[in-house]
Amino acid sequence: MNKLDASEQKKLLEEEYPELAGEAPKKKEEEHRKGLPPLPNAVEGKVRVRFAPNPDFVIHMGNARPAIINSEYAKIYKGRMVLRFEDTDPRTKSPLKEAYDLIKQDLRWLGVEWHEEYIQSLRMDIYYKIAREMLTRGCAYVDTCGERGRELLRSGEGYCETRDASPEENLSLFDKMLEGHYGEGEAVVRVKTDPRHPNPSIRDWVALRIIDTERYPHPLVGSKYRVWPTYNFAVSVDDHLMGITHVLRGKEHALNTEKQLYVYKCMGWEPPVFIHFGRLKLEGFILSKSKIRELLEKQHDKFMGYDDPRFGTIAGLRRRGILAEAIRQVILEVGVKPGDATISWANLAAVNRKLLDERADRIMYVDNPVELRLEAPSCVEAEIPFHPSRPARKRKLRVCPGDGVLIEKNDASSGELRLMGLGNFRVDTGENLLSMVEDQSLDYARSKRVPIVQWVPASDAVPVKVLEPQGLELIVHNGYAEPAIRGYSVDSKLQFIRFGFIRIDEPGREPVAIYAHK
RNA sequence: GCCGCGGUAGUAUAGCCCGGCCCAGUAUGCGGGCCUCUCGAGCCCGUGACCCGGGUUCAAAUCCCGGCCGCGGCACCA
Repeated sequence: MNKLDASEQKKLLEEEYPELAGEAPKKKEEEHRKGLPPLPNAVEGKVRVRFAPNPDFVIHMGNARPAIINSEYAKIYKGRMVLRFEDTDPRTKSPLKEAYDLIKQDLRWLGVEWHEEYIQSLRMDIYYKIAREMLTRGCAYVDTCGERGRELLRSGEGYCETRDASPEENLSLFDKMLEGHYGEGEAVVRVKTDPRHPNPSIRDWVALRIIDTERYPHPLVGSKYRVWPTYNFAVSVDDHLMGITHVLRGKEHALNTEKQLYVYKCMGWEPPVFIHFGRLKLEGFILSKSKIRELLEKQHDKFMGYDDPRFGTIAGLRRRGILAEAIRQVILEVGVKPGDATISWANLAAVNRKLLDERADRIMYVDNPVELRLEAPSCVEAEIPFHPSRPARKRKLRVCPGDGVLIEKNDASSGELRLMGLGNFRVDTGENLLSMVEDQSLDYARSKRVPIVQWVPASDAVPVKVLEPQGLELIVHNGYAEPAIRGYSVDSKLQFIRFGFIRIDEPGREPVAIYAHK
């Protein structure tokens, strides 16, 4: 079978399997498969989902999963998507002022659309109000026992006495909290759960605590507030108030769901549908925010910033030349499974390559150059299209007798080769000469299986620095490209023929490119 | 340690709820061929998996039990 040529193969296929060879195969079925599974309890037009990042850093591939999945479901069900910044810890997870905008940029770039936007640190009065309501209803209390209250619950031996005090007393304790009578750790609002719950973290979990914002000012609201809601409290309140119908988040939140249900129960709210999916890794990339921050701090000169192409941040992948569409595609393929998934770089690159292939112009770049002198009776000219499927757009390259031509050192073994678009030549490595072969035709090269290689006229070769991420290292290539390279602006994606796809990181006289993949 | 959730080819995913149409589909990777002025793309062929052990059943990737492995959680972090 393999020995047959394409038309023979096709013919055979048509004879043997007529139903497979048809022009319109089962495309529809496959597209159906790529979609996300239906959401339980979802009504078209009524679905409300959310993406709720902590603005303490830019988002990465792991965060892209909930962002893309949620927005995709909003699209499927013609629902609404809420973007909510969860920035209620100015102390240990201090928000980064720039991150709010950077995250929005990344989301827009990813094609994530949202219809409403909230910032938790700007909604403090709402949390206070609900806290009061819960205190009034007697399903929360102000623990003023400090370390002792915490210890009592941890050991399961009891709880702070205020748990049994009246709502009125607790309400006034809460006022004292707000008024600044207590320091950090001296008073917290706890949600009454079960003081002997098998999981100690669920026992009367903390809904609001005091943070000394004189010492740890919040980047948005400074020292205006001292009493801050915890994640679980703020999330429950917001998910309800924002009318969220489906919560899709990582499985690290499974236990939080259990905690949050106590708020719903106390307030008589109907809880949304919760769906937890596994963690996402990107093979060979660091995703951890804290690790990236650490690297940026400790090895400042080694990395280019949060968007370094060696990082798995969205910005880093973008800078690497990965298209948003490719990221969407692999994430949608992973879907909402509870299990963890490791996206292989080969897979992401393959998807990206396919998308890039139709748009990226082909440019000749010689990575490891050796200069040969052209021996020819007269000048020769090549006309090469920028893209094989758009032959009309092309540039001319001309070399004359005595001119230097750069080719890959590896290609410069003695023998014949074809300089792409130019003609067939014989290499003399001793004299560093390129002499013309009598037959200049492409057919000659084909029939003799002469390698077809890229080349650059030495006289106007443009030095190009190509940075190739490899793990945490960056390999620097110093090669030369044809002059057409100067015509591309930042962010252009090109294919360097026989080298790989690259993205222009810095245009100019001596451009800098970043290697994406083969 | 305790609690929860998972385990389909190298990777990812379909099938598992409602057992048979699954000697397990798809994508990518890998090997080969055809085609193409690229080592890219396209087309074709091939390669390769139901964690292990029991049980239920005429029939199990699918249901039950046990084990092993992996991940997550056990904060006044989100």
